Amino acid sequence: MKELNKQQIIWQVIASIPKGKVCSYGQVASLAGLANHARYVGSTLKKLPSGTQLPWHRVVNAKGELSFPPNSPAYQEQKKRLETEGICFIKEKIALATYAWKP
DNA sequence: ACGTTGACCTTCG
DNA sequence: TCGAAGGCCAACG
Repeated sequence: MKELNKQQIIWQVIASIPKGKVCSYGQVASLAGLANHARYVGSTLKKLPSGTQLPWHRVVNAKGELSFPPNSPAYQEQKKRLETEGICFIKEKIALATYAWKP
């Protein structure tokens, strides 16, 4: 098939994340072929369509926390979704064992 | 076509 | 151990 766009690749990588697991932007970027382009991953996800079914909530920063401010509705919503997925939250942060280093 | 921004990561102090 | 600064690429205005 033709070369997928950067966004498409990122979508595939995020979609490859197993349920109950999360992945950091750097890891997603690496799997997407963008080794040091974690920023681009976030920017791309932000521009995602509202109807996207991508588990973008499984993508977190290297600090093991969500990239949104704690007072942001998206933060609470994402956290709630992760809990539903079975993610273990520790002090507003995600357990290291919850990271899916493998697609 | 250029400049600025960005849901970040890594390293130095 | 914690805090701050720099740097990578791509897309938007």
